[in-house]
Amino acid sequence: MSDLLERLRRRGWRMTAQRRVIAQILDGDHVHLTADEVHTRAARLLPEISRATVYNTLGELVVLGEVAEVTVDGRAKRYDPNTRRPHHHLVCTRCGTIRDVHPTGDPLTRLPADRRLGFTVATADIVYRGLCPDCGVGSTA
Amino acid sequence: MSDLLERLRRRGWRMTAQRRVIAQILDGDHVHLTADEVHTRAARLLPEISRATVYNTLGELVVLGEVAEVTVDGRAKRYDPNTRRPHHHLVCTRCGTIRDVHPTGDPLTRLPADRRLGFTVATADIVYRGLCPDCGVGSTA
DNA sequence: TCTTGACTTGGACTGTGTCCATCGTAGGAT
DNA sequence: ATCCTACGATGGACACAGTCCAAGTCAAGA
Ligand SMILES: [Mn+2]
Ligand SMILES: [Mn+2]
Ligand SMILES: [Zn+2]
Ligand SMILES: [Zn+2]
Repeated sequence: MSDLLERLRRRGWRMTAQRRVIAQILDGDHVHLTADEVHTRAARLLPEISRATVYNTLGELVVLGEVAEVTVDGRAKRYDPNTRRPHHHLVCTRCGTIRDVHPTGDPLTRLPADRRLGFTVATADIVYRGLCPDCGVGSTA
Repeated sequence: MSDLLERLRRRGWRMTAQRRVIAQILDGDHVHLTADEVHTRAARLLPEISRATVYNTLGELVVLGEVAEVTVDGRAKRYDPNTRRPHHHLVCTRCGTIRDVHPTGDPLTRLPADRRLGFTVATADIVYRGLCPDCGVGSTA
């Protein structure tokens, strides 16, 4: 069972069937589902769960820092349960696969103070785009 | 007059009043307007211009490589006429200001081959988030 | 000036996300 | 075990961003 549920219980969350199902779906690495994808999967386990509940729960998990919102295109936001260590993303421009990636060093050192235009920079979101192994050179699929 | 229009004419584009005003609006540095913002400004010069034409024209400019789409949040895409040199973006988390920024070196060197999970990486989109000079420490506004 | 196909237009339509009044229930109190 | 009630769930209306289409308009070459 996911320790996400354990952390949530400790935070005083009321445990409902809906929240259990959503937490169960948001478990594992390289998970970057849209709200509708979460809803579809949740509905297989709990047919009458509503879209509003999925949006509410995801929003609360984001506020608690238990999941991160990831925007890799102008489409639907994706929800990422891997918040233990911050990371960046590799996106396949052909099939859309998204994978977690850990660049070397602190991404902020790339941006020296004299190029920051007076900003106080806190974070860097990086999306690397290219072709995944399945879609890369030589693929005829 | 913008040299964007000159490049477009050379590419055989039919010059219409709508395209002229859109090209005129998409001129300068640190310009990152949404489609609706472009439409609002265009309508001040050409009251009957339609939203569909703004979307059509922006889409064509993107295909031609004359403007870049920038996604800094889950909201509307932004259109960036600064495609001469690739660059990244500083976003103020308080007021939303977006500015162009040029980190040192090639952003892809941060991601060594053994961390690329077999991807063939082509580009890196980077969004630095923080507070702009107006919103930074000590601002009471 | 005429012709024609590329461009523009308004509106219908889709996808994504928010809001709200009402209903249901988890979990503490008894 | 049962009751209470505040918190959570629900469905539907709504808002925003973007796409699509049939019909009308016009830029530019003949
Ligand atoms: Mn991730
Ligand atoms: Mn820019
Ligand atoms: Zn792929
Ligand atoms: Zn600011």
